[in-house]
Amino acid sequence: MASTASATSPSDAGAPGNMGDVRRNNLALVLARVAQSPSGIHLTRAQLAAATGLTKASVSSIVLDLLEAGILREVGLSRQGERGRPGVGLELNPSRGVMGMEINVDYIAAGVTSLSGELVVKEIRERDNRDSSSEAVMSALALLASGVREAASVKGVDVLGGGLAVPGLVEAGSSTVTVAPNLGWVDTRLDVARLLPGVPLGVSLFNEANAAALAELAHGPQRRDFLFVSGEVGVGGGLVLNSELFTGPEGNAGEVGHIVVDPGGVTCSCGGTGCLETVAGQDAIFSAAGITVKGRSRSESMANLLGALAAGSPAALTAVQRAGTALGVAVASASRVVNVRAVVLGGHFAVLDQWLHGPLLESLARYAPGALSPEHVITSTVGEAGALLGAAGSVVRALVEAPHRLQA
Amino acid sequence: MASTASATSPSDAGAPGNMGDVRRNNLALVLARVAQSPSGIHLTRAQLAAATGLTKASVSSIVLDLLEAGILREVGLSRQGERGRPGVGLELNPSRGVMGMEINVDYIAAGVTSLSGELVVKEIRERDNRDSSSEAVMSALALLASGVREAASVKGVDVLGGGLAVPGLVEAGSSTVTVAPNLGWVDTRLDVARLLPGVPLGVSLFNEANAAALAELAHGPQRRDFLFVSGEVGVGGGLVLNSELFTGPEGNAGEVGHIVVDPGGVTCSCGGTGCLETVAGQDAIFSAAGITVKGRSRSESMANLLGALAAGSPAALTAVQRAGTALGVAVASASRVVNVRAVVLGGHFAVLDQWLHGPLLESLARYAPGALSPEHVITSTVGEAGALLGAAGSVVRALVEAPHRLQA
DNA sequence: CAAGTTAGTTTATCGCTTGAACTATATAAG
DNA sequence: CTTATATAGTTCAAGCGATAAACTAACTTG
Repeated sequence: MASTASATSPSDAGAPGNMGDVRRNNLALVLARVAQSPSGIHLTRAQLAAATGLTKASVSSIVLDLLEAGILREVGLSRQGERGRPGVGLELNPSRGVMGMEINVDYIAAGVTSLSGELVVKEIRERDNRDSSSEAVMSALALLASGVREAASVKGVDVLGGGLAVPGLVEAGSSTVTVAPNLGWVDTRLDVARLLPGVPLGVSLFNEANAAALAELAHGPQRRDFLFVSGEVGVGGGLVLNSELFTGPEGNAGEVGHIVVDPGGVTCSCGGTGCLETVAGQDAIFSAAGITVKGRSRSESMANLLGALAAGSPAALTAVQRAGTALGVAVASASRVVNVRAVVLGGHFAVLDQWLHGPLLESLARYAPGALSPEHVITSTVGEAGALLGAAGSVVRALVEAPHRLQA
Repeated sequence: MASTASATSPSDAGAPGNMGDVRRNNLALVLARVAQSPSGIHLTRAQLAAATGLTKASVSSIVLDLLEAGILREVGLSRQGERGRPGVGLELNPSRGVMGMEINVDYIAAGVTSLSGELVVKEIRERDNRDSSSEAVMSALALLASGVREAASVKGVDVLGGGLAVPGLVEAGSSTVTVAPNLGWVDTRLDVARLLPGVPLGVSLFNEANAAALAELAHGPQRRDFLFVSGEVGVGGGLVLNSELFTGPEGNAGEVGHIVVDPGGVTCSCGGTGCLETVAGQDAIFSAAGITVKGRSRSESMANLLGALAAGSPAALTAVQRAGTALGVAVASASRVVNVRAVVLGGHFAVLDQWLHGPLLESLARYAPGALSPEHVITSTVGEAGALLGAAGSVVRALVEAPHRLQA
């Protein structure tokens, strides 16, 4: 139910620790190996035994449980032309999946991925959510989710659980949005369970930037540690450490948008002064570039900005350059605090990369030389609706780490 | 051997997971309860069973192991005057201890604490370590440690292991000091094992500020999450999250000293620009206050500064005020990145607190309003040589979390 | 001194991993 | 076609650790 916690913890801390824990641990160990093997390559029981260090007997017993729970599936023989009895390949059951959902300022979206991560169905519905109550938005999303679930079912994929990403601070345990400035929500409890009635794994709630970071972790190049910086209306962030989302003691670590980059700067929507967001947020860039936002959609304004940049508008170029420099300061500071190895740029930072990249690297070299090499500053590969993929992937991951939740 | 890792992990990740793990887990669970009970109050087997959720039979068996390993000791009856058979109190064996050691710019120190944390012996030897090779310093420390170990032995305390704190970046696994600017060490491998020949738990290496943070965790007011900011020649930091030292993927998270607080500022010793250390480090404060450092010891210069402040010197007051403001900016940024609940000031920041506190709070309110309430900005209670206590405490903690390391 | 109450130990049972023996299924050689 | 060899997967006795219930120990109350 709850979204991912701060640290790795196979058996919950302070728990009595009977020998059922050993089973759960090994169940997860075996399943993790299957899940992390590249699709198309199907490990056998014997290979799993060798890889995990468990005996063949234990692996057989564990695999049996996972097959009965419907998490794994046997697929044809693994090998032929060689001596000896061929093994039976194993894979994540492709007829089971999870749903990723997203509520954003101007759209809602839902999609289903199989346990192995392939997108089966996806639907985005444009909708201005600024003027709606959370109930109205949730109703619209429930309808959309129901349709997508039906479509997945037609394709033979059963939905086990879901994840919802929203652009705001989130209290994972209680499914509450503490504050979502761009939606106008404050301390809003969302009845996430109604989005997917009856699913065994429930529905978890995620911060949008965190979910996007998780998508980058799952679908991007192999990195175990990075800071994901997402440029949307605000500037969000997700911190991935040791392949885990790091949310901090109160659940909202990685909020890069409010690092101080200019002590003499202007006041931010958060009440602070000189925050990154006041220089590198969308509104800040548009306004500095002299682009009118009023009465236009965000994508129109962004198209305008890109046009101005291509045309060589000095105001636009300066605005983006300033954003890049500020981003460099923020990343420099953040890298000192958490000592992270790489930075991934998403949202409008990815779109503006060709203008942003240079100033960002220069700034980084100036404020934290040696802390981060240039090749570790990259743009996100997961495109729009990455938050959706990340939320879904995170639910899968939680299942892989605790498969016993799905046992009879 | 290695110093504390990033996250909680009772059984190592990816481990096969036999049922010996259950034993190790429960061994640690029981021991942790004994260790965290206030001294003077001795829990019985029955109370431990109730507290941990284990059965009395299991607790008895576990306690037997811990007694045989010499980690616990039975102490007189727990209670009298009440009905029923009185239980037997249990406590950490007071005749077992660990040694904390410290190498700093102008002294070396060693001390032994019992497992329950009481300081048994402590010796500080003044020594200018700037002009010595690491071998020479280590030899001097080995001598000091040997004497202190002997003194502890005379008092009936046997040393099981040790921890060494140094003012520099540290690579825990390989006992290597990556860089210690104020000692002039670069990529220096220390033969820490020779400091305490033959001890079963070995000797671990720590960063000084990290060790001081751990001391604050163990001996300060009860807090699970805080950022410790240590003002020494440089400005160091230690990040404690969920009662664990958080060192980050490369082992040097929490380096608050190099957060950017003034993008237009001066160049730092780290090569960056406008780092906190360039405004709030000792040298920066002395120089801004117009206090000469050349040819004087650091404590003399600090005494001078305190005199100037008491006398109302405008230069001194302004210098400290500027440091406080910069500290506020850094803490504001750091609190966004890791979302920490409290800040503890140590080193010269604790000494200068009465002049520093106001400007720091003002600055914090300006740059990150609401992120940290004023009562959560406190000064460290552990005085000088806190790093020593922290290093020792951390070794004890590692033992409590994995007592099986001491079993036959 | 018997009854009541709490502490700690003993004993049978259960669950899970292990290692060895065993069965199953393929290729290679004669 | 039969036999040897190699590898995959299952079966089974053994061991270990937790559990629950029965039992012994030690103290207070009446």
